[in-house]
Amino acid sequence: MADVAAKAGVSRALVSIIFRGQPGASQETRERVLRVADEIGYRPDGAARLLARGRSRTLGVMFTVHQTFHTDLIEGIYPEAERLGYDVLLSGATKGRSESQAVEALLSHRCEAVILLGPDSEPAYLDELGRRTVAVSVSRRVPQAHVDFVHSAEGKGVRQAMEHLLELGHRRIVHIDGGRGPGSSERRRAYRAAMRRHGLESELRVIPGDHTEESGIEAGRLLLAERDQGHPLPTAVLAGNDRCAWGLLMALTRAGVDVPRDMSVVGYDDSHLAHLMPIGLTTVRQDAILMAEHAVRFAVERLENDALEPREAVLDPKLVVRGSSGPAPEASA
Amino acid sequence: MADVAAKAGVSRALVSIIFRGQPGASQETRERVLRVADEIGYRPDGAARLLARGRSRTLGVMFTVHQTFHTDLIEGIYPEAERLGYDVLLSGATKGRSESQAVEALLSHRCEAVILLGPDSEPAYLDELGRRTVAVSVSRRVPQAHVDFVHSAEGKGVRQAMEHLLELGHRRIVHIDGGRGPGSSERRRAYRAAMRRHGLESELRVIPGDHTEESGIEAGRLLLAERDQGHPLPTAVLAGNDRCAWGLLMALTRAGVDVPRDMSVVGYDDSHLAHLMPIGLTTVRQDAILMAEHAVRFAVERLENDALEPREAVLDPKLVVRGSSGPAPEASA
DNA sequence: GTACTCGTCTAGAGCGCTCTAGTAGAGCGC
DNA sequence: GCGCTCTACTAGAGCGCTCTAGACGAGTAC
Repeated sequence: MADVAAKAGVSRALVSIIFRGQPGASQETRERVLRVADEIGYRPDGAARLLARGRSRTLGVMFTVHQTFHTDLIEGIYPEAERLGYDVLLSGATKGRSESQAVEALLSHRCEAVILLGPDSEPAYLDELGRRTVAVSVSRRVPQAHVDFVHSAEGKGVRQAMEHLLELGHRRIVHIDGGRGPGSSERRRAYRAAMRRHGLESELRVIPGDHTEESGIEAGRLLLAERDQGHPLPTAVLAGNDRCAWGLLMALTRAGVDVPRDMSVVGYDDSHLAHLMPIGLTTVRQDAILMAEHAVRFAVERLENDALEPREAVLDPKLVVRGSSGPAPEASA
Repeated sequence: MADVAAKAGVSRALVSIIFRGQPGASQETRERVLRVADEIGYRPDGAARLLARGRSRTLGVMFTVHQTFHTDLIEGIYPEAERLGYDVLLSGATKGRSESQAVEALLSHRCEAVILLGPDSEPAYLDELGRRTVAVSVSRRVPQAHVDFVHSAEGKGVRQAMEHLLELGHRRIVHIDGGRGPGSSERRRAYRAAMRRHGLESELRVIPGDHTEESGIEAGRLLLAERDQGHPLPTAVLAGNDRCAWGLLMALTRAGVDVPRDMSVVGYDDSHLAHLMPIGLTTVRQDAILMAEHAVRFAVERLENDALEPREAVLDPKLVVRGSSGPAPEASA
């Protein structure tokens, strides 16, 4: 920078002004400085800039590498952050890399806030994190923690899905739950409530699972094994999320069970996966773009006004009916 | 830091030494300083450290958000980088965010090197990037550019796949190519060569595609439409990658075509997707972990010895036979 | 005793920027 | 000619660390 200033015959301060695109330099000087900088191959140093500025204007995003819905969310985070003048840094949690490691990496790179996509850490850790910095949790409710929270109204979503199945004449509706996955407990609760409300308490059944394809495959195997022992298949399954629904669909297709003729399957998320199934997946749409935008805005607003208390945004999910759901076999028989 | 030093009754320099875990402080003082720091809630500032140190020991990774093979690679990058004492920062390219934007973000956060997963930028840009900093390209060969290159021997992989299909009696083998996708031209060439070598020039056919599920679905539709007009289906398809194979499988299943009875499908990558198909996908395995490790090592080695010229690593791919390939219909008929 | 070394610790420069306060000079009204 | 404002620019402190050079005392060798 000093070299540029010297060669262009101006002060370092002016070079700084020009590189920040601030007013206070004549057009003429501006061009000259930029030209000289280009010749020398000068590019401003981020770390020094950060240090001097005191602010990084960078948001960190923690996500789980293989979670497809997260990549949908990330697609929404970038443009909104850019619009608000923030940079985005990603840090993935993987099998060998815990969420807290991923978060610490972001923090040590001076992210001013962290957006956590479906975090699975201890509430105590999240609370501490939320007090140390600005944190936003997407999908995962953390009751007592000092973090913003963006999610969709899981209950409403499940209710719509259940109404849909019930209208199609389904009674034996099983739920594969999402285990400790974000939103799972709410979905599970809503499923139970819906079954009870319709007097189907005796049919109520929750198969433990999680938010992966494997758990869908697993549940499929279980159901098929039961069928082979003479128990009837459920006529419909409400899966914990799209990936789980997908795994289930795979297992069923493999075994020659026709969806939706023999069984209806409903997912949750409407991730881009949902379009890519042999039959389109009927699923509850969470608007990833909208959720991402809310998360970014929460973070930025709280960054810009630290008196703000953490808030909660609840978005309305919407059932999307595609090919994987149809009339119940008994009803049509 | 000054506060910690004052409260612990030592100099700032000593606090620095202790926080870097360097020798030169007594056990006693060390404990006292750490305790005080903890009380105050002090954590070292990354930007300042970076600035003073001159090195960030951080690797940047540019990837494409929805590319599943990339997430497999990322899983391998983290542990290897950690082993070598480097941090990792991720930056995704999406529809609205170009590769160069993603890379610039990494650079401005002081990454010392960038690892590009299947980059699709202009060779000229990559070359310039490779001269400006240490760059490693994974999967995408960039002939003249000053970058390291890690890939698997596409030719060998395709050859294995073709031998496998030919042994099963297939003759009408179509290739859906990966368009401009990384490795595509090599795979296409190897497919053509294999067909010619076996005197199947007349059956040679390449359907243009890319590395997404959509292109597989698209190709499937095309083939099915042709069948409906009286043209026979190919007996086997070699897809550009797993995602494409998956899309094709979806389209076929939907239309009632039985894989592998009516048609065999072979993918490429052996991403974690491959296990999750109704029938396991026969595919060419690229060892993501190994590729990731090579990429990280290339970057680090060149960072630590800048006299090093860019190198190339070629890994051997390996055909994995699963359920999506079987004897050719004609052969069994 | 002197001359070493060794372990522990400190002073202070410097990393490459930003930002506040301020200067110099031009233009303008009266 | 005076004071005023406005534009274009500069000096220099400071961001929070690291790192070099060196101080200080205790131990060891002769």
